[in-house]
Amino acid sequence: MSTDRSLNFIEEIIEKDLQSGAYSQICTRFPPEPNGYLHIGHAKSICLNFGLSLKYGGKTNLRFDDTNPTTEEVEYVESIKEDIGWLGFKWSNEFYASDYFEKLYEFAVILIRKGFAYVDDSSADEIAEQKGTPTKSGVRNKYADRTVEENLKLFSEMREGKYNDGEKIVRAKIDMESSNMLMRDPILYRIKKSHHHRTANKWCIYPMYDFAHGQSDSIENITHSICTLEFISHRELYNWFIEKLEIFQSKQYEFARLNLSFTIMSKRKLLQLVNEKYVTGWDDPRMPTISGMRRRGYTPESIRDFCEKIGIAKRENIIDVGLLEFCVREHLNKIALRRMVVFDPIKVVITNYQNKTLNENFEYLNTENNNEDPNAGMRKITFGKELLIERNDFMEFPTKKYFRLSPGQMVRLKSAYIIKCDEIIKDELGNISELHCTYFPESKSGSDTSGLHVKGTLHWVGASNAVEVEVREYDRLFNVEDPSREERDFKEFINANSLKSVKGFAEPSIKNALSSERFQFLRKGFYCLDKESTTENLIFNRTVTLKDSWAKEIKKDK
RNA sequence: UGACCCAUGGUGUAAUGGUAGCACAACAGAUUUUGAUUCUGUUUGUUAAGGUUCGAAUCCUUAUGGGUCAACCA
Repeated sequence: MSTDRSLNFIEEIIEKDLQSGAYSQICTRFPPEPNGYLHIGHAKSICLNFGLSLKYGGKTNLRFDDTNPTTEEVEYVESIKEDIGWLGFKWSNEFYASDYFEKLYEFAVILIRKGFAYVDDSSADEIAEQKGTPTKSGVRNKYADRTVEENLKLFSEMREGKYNDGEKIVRAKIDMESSNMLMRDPILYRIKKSHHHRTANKWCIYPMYDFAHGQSDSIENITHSICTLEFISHRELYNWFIEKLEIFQSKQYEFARLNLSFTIMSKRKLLQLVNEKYVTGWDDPRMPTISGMRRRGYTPESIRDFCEKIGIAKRENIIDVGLLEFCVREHLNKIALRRMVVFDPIKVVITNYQNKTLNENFEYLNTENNNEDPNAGMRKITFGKELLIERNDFMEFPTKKYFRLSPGQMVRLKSAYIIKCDEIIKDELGNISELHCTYFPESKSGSDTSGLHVKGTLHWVGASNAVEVEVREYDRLFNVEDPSREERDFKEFINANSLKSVKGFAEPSIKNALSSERFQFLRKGFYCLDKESTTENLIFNRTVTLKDSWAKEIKKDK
């Protein structure tokens, strides 16, 4: 039953429940409201809920919490289903809180009959006023004295559409003096004459979250209803409804939601970024949404691994986004196909090169697709007289620890030959325009008999057949670690340089890239094809850079 | 001026009255035809004060700090 990892507090509860025989099988649920796209925080909840039923042999339902028709849309329902599936989970049942509207209506009638609920004509302001504050008791108004018959009649009329939005509500009759504000006669039903994405115009009254969620759990025989910390105070109400209604006793447990450094997790704020065009959409690769991360090149495996690593507890937390990047690098390193792409090129002319056998200025060389995975096979690359290397892989006046190319020095060109820099050619302005080098024919990769040893190995492409591609480099969306914690509006902290589009010169094999493939551009990072890519204009997203200890070294010296 | 939840290295998370461990980060070194990967090692922690106990991160009390609660949102 247990794994190598120690149990989190919810697993402990479940194991106790299973051992005591409280349940023979567990049932969890993932209950998104279809009013936005899923983000990495939801992934934590998804992995938890589905992971639990997988681990202990149970069920997990997908239930859309669609009790507020004004914010919910079918588009969101579809995206949520796609994202959960992509993450690798299968739900036992697809349910909707709106499936239970009739049943929920009956529950309200039962409470009214038992004298536990009443219809209130007060305005929103009046109700807020009467509710008191956390330190001051609330007061009950005269409507609480209505008879059961009157309440039943009014509730029925509410359903029939006799009243307009805000004119009447149904409240539970609990305790206006409770230190828990939610117990001060909470609202059960409100009138909303708006179109619902599933029930259309059938209803004009809709249950509130508290009156829908627990009962929906109960109807589905959910054994462990897992939610985030801010619902702790709702638990008392959750249990009250179940007790008064005498229905299956689901139990609520709360864990701390995920916070990620340099990003925001609020659906409301993410929606704002989309609506106000700070990003191109919910699936913008800079977004912490599942769809954004998918487009960026994250794999389901890496996200699941991340969710496993961060753990489940009740303490407020802010996870270093570096951990997420570690997880995706770890997975991509195993599966990504290696390719060579030069971003800021400088031309290298191999002055002594000529292919003797073919009497040509180029030759084919073999290189591995993935040095971490022999099964990935080999591919051909073209070496020739004119090559392109990265401008910052050359230094006219090298620093001590620099072991790339510099005048008189040698480097290995990956999977090709060792070259030596003989001459720097500059233009009128003094900029380096090309490098004249000689190569050592006997230093060919795989059959090196030169006896030469070099410290540096560079990536390169043939100048004549390099393929120009567009590469989108992403950086964090925010400049501060915790944007939502700041006093000022979160949008003031948006990183203006979160997207940089650059040109790259890729080896010819890049033309065969598939959108399902992941790539490592050697010594650069991990990339994947963007959905906007075409055969004429290849567009790559940078998922994440490679770790770069040289960049760190340079920084240290400054 | 209330109720509730929480407190372990820089960040997360274990240890369930008996050796404070793991991951990321950081640092140092080895290997390397990717300054990547891999490998080895190092640094850093129980919020505080009392109490219970042979023994406390763990139980109790108080304090301190952080979070949540006054939507006809979920």
